Amino acid sequence: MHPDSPIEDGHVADYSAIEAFRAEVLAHYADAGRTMPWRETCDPWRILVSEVMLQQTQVARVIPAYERFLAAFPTPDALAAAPLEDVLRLWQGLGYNRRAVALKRAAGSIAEEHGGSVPDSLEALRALPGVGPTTAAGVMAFAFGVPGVYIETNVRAAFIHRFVGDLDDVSDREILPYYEAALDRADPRTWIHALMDYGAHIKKTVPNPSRRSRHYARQSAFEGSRRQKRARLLRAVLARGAAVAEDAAFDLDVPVPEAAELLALLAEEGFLAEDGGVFRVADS
DNA sequence: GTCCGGCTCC
DNA sequence: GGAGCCGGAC
Repeated sequence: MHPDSPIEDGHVADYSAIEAFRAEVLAHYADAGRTMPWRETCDPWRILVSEVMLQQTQVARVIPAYERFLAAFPTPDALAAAPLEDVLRLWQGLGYNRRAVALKRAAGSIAEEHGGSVPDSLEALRALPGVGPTTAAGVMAFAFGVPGVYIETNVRAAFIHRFVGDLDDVSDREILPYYEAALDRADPRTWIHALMDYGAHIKKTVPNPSRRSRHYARQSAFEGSRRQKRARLLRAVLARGAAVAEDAAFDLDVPVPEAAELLALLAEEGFLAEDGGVFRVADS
């Protein structure tokens, strides 16, 4: 732990350091807070869509996708009723297509089990496919004004930079006392927005402190990877409407058995449906 | 080539 | 707890 840590044994020992941190974060927010479309709304559906899109995807790339996606699917019912093919088309450019499949399933669950309204409890949100602890906490805070543990990359950067010193391999458990001490329980939405903007700003002034998080995972190379082939294959099927293994092999320039394996894998994961060797985007 | 980023399934 | 999942900027 940092020698000047305001936390001892998991409790706040120095409120003034936390207060100074809060003041700095809020001053930065007042001066240079970022505008984002999902910060203009408290609609839980729009918040949920933004949080899912922001998983592993940067703000600049989410903004246009967010606008076109919500224009097409303004409610959970609209997404639940839409063909998966349309959903995946609108997802292109964001990456990690399985998020789109999960979000459509989540919309179905919201329609069926929650009367079409995004649930307002952490537990019910967490039960939705593609919604983990952070996304659920984000919806609770940003849509419903309920404070919770929302520790993502910018938040990690802010606390590691400010309170952890030069240590590596920092766990979220270590950050949590600072997070809890600094959290504005009356207005978590504004506070967390400010905190994220501060973290994002910090990353521009020092090497990304999030890389010192235990939870930071460096990606393997994308070029030539299975991820790349899967993505290209899904695009090819969307373009063709239907494909057999030989089509896929041609589109990807891979051997037919590999193309067949990739098609089967996408089918298993709910992207595609097979009928006698012909693969199309799944019905739902 | 390097960088950035949460959830799911094992 | 570790592996797998995308794409565009640079």
